[in-house]
Amino acid sequence: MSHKWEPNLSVDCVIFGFDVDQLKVLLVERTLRTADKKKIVFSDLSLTGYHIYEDEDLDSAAARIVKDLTGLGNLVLEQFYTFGALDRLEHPNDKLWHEQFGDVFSNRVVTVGYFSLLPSTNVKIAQKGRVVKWYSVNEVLNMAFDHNQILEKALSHLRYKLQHDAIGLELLPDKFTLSQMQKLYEAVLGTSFDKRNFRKKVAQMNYVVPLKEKQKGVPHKPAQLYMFSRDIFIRTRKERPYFI
Amino acid sequence: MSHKWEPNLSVDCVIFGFDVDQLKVLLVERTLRTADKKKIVFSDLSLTGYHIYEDEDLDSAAARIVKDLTGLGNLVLEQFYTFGALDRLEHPNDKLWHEQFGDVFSNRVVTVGYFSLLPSTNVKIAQKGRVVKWYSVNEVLNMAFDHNQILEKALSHLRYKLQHDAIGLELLPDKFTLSQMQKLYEAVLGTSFDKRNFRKKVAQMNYVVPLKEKQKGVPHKPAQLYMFSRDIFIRTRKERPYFI
DNA sequence: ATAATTAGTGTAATAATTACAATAACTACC
DNA sequence: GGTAGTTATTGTAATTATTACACTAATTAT
Repeated sequence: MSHKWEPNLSVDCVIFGFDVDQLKVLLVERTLRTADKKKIVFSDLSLTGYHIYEDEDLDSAAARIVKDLTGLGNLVLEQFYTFGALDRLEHPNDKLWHEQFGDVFSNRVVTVGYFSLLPSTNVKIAQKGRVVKWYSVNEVLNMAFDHNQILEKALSHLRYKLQHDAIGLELLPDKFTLSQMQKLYEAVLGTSFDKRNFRKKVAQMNYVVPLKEKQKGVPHKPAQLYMFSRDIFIRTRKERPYFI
Repeated sequence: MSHKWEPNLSVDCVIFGFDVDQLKVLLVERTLRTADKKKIVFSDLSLTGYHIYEDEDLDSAAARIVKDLTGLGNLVLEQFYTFGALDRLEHPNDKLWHEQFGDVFSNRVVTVGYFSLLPSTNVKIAQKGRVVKWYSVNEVLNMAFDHNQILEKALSHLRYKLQHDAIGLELLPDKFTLSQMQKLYEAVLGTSFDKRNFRKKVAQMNYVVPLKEKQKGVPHKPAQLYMFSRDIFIRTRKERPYFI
């Protein structure tokens, strides 16, 4: 099946994962070689994006991109911002990159940013001939196009959602400990919390439910395991955040 | 000066105003007449939108649209969401409307939503042959295209910003009373607050500063006037909202 | 002078937040 | 089997924020 796509509209997905104590983002290597393929002109990293097809809406395009790459569906996937600066494809490397595709791209591409949360960084990445890897969000500089800017905006959106929705729990495995949860919150928000106070706060979240099960095979006191109940969360959340 | 515009990209602006105790939105009448202009085929309301030009970025397009309509620049103007459903222009009236323009429109138009806050509903509206009026946000049903959906999303974004930024104060006149401010919050959030508790909360906002001036010419006890200090707000706000 | 209208203020009870340190449960190693 | 190493778990007192609630003050219109 081949698709006709919109020349000046794309979707870029910022795919987040959480690994031990680091927030990660899934990136694709972009390597431009000379015509004879012998030498590398440059190599850098980019988000996972693609033009949208004429017969799909924005959410579907984002879901397709994530699915193609990770094989996973049914993930958190949320639009956060649209980027349309005139110079967003104007850096020298970006121009060289586009030249290899001839003239098929519009000189103006507006991209809609989505973020997606993966519950594990262990998923099999469907590579399709491109190198796709997890990077710590703190270590990526000089990405392709305006992708550093897009990542920054995705991060601030993620931080917001973490505090106002229960969205962070989508980044944890099905069964998790409160220490894992605390490390996630600390990694995303870039703070550290007092353990007791953190637990008091979590105790108020009735949708974080203790299981009758403990960690196994750890060389120290095993922790209580918890799960996230989407049901309870949806049923009990306040509709509007309060002002007073 | 004439501009070439992107065939499948537009910006729609949701322009909010506040009048006494009602949240208003600025809308344009859309009236389709028969070829001889004698009969009205249908008439409804739409947001203020336009295609973006090839040589302007998204923020500039939004600013241009608001400026053309109200003559005002330097307003709060913020992107909130992008709408790209496949059927967003597919209702019968919308098809009829587009037919009058021949085939110049793409059958797929993705629109970027912005909202803007006007400090007064008394601005002179530059009409350019179209009827533009303020409507209470509660009274608009059956708008053109997917504009009801866009308005809904703008509203929930506004509600969020009202509570996490000081953005609501952009809807008040330069000098305002605490009762006016309370009415604004009540109108936007759809709640009512206790007067004393509301004032206690406002007292914590050091960027809402009392003036050495009172209301004049009112047939009752004149209220203290306040102003919003953008300076103090920016200088003293916490960088990140807190989790704990 | 009086009525009408809106402005402005305090308090006590409850709930949330903060800062802070000792004990418990497990494994690894000797 | 005992000890060291490691992470998990729990409480309290002080401070601050939130809630519910009702009377007095200042002005204009009549």
